[in-house]
Amino acid sequence: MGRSPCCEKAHTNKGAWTKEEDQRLINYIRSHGEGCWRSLPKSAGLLRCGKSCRLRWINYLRPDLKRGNFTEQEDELIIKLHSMLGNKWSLIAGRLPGRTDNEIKNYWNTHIKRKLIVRGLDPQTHRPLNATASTTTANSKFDFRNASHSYSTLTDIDLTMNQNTFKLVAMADDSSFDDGKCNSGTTEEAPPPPQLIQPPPPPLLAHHADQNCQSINLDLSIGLVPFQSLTRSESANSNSAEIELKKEQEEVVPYQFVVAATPSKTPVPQAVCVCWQLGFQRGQLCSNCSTNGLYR
DNA sequence: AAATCTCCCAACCGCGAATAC
DNA sequence: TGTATTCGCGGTTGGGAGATT
Repeated sequence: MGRSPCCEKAHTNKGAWTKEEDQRLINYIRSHGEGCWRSLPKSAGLLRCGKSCRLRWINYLRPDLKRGNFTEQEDELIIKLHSMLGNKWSLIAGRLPGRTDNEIKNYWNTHIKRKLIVRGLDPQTHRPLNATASTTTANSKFDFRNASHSYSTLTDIDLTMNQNTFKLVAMADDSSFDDGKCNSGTTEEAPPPPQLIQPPPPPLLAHHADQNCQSINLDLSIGLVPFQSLTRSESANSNSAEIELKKEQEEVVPYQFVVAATPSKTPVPQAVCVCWQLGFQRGQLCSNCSTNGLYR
C-alpha cells in the first residue's frame, strides 16, 4: 500500500497568502524546522496544502532570502550559468545565495531575455540571433546534456561558444560510468543548450558511445574559478569524471567554468564551488560545499 | 479621471523522480 | 517488487500595480 493522500483539496485555501497565514507558517517552521510538508499545514493550523506551504516558505518567507534588485554581477552569472545549464533554475539558484529558482526564472523571463536580445543574442542558445538558424541545423551542434559520447580518456576538445572559445577537458575513469545506464538527470526537452559549434568528440572516443552511457551528468556542480587556478595535473588526480571548460579569452571574463560531471555511484569530484570562488564565507556556502570550498 | 494596456511576480499546475508502504 | 504518494522542479497563469492613452 502506498501513502495516504497529500491533502484534502476541498478544504484548502488558494491564492495570495495573508499575513496571518505567513506568520503561522513562520512560527511553525521556526519551532519545528522544515520538512514533512504534508503534515505541516494541519500541525500549523493552516488551510493550505503542503505543496503550497513549501512554495511560500522557499520563495518568500525563508529568512536567508536576499531581497532587492539583481546586481550586474548576478545578471552575468545567471547568463553564464544558463548558457551552461539551460533552464535548470534550481541549479542556477543554488549558485546565487539568497535567490530562489522562481525568482531567477521570473527575472530571466522579464529582464535577461530582453537584455540578451538587445545584445543580439538568442536567449535560449546564447548565440548570435542571426546565426542561430543556420547553426542549429548543422551537424556541428554539440549538446552537453545529451552528448552521444562518453569521455573515458583524457582529451581536449576545442569548442566555440558565442564569440568566445572554450576548451573542454574531459577526464573520466571507465569504471565511473555505469554501463550505459547512467543518465543525465535531465529528462525534459530542455531548451537547446549552448550551441557549441566545434566538432563533437574525436573519433578515437567514438567506440565508447555504444558501450557506455549516452550522456554525462552535469547536474551536480558547476563553478567559476579564476583561470588556470586548477591545472590539468591537479584535476587528473581526481578519479571521477570532471570536465573543465577553460575560457581562453580571460581578458574578457577572467573565470573558468568547472563542471563536475558526476556519474551515479561515483564519488563527487573535488571541483571548487562557485560559492567559494566568489568569496562567500562559511555561512554563505551552498549545501554542496565543504568548508574548504570543494564539493563534498 | 477613467479606461486600457503592459509589466511583473507570486502562486498554481502537471510531471518525473524518489520514497514509503 | 509493485503501487501509491510525496517532493521538487519547470512551465504557465492570474491579477495587482504602474504607465499610457
